[in-house]
Amino acid sequence: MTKTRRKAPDATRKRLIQAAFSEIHEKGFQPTGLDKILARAKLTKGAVYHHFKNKTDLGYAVFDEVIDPWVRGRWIEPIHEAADPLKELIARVKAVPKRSGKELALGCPLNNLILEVSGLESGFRDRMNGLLDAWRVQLAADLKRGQRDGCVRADVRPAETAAFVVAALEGLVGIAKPASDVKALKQTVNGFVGYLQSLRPA
Amino acid sequence: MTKTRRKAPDATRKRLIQAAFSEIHEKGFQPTGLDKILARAKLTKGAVYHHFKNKTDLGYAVFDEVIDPWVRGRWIEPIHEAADPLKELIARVKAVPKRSGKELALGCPLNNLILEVSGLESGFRDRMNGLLDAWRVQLAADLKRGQRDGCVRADVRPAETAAFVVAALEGLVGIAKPASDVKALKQTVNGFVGYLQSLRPA
DNA sequence: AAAAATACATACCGGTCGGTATGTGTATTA
DNA sequence: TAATACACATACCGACCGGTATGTATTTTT
Repeated sequence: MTKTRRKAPDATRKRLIQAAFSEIHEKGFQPTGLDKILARAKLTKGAVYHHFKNKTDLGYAVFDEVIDPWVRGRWIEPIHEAADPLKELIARVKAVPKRSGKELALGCPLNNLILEVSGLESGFRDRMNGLLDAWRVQLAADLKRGQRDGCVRADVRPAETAAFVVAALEGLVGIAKPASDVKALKQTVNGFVGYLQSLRPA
Repeated sequence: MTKTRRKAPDATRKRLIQAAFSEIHEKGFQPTGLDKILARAKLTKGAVYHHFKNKTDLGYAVFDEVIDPWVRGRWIEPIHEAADPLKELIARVKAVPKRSGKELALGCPLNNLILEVSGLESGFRDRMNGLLDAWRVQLAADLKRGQRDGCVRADVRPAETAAFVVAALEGLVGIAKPASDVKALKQTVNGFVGYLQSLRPA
């Protein structure tokens, strides 16, 4: 039987990635020490350097296997699967201020990473650009579909609008990070929703 | 004569702050070591700990004396002083993709700092919230003024719109950081400009 | 001019960092 | 079942970090 399991290498690898994600989400990639990740995962350095080349390689895995699906599952796929993409988008934007204070303070892991490590090397940059591009492309396609279905104004430019919406969304969750009171956040969301509703046909 | 100068404490202090700003702007607050700042300023640790309590205190000075005026001078005051605030805002948004690649990659120092250290302690958070609030208040007032002058639609809600614009702007410069090609950035800007122009009276 | 305060420079410390070398138990292969 | 490859744990390293203690030249005060 070649199917018997080893110690559990896959599970260990996922434990590492998940622990790294949590730490990175809280403190950022660079300030997060391997020791903190290992303490959370209850493993030692041997595990890290068996499964990954180095800390950066672990960071790549965190992006590919957690952050990327995280963003897609929250912001790309639900809008794509919705009959009315604009309605789904508005609903999700409205839901942002309802998050817990801790969740708001943590922010979007993609946005955090962009602002932190985009200046370092190309490994992260390429990944982030790829995800952002996929996001824009998908949203543009969904807006176009909305136009065909009559729930998005015909004179809306899908690509430009999609790109702007993505940027505004990252700006929104970024602004939310330091906001101690939700008032400013709610105002921002209202402004955002107002814009999105202006994309509706008259 | 009590006016004769000492070694030049004020100039030294400014050298420190300016060097710290440059390093922080490039690599962020936490990853920036005091040694790098001191090498750039051609000073030693004695200078830092004479003028500042610690690294965080130096960071506060960087925010108060460089970043805060930087944002106000670039995005708050020019719009406030313009006869047509919306026109000035649009012009400045359009100018973003014309920046140098290096400048784009560095991003907005305020936005960088928000995403990095808003989760740490209240010192930075309070400063950033204060600046963001001042920004929103001023822009809202300028939009209101635009409404009185007839260059902004009457049904625009100034406070909400201002808050959204601020967030979208931070999102824009954030998105620009990893962008290797300017195409996506230009699309984002076009979408942004389209939104701003929709605030014009019909 | 002597004394005191200021404005730094130099040397050093404990702690933490990413990374490596090596040891060892476990699972797979032969 | 013996040999081998795998999946970690342990111990350790040099580099760097923020911070401190102290020395000293320069101003300012008296």
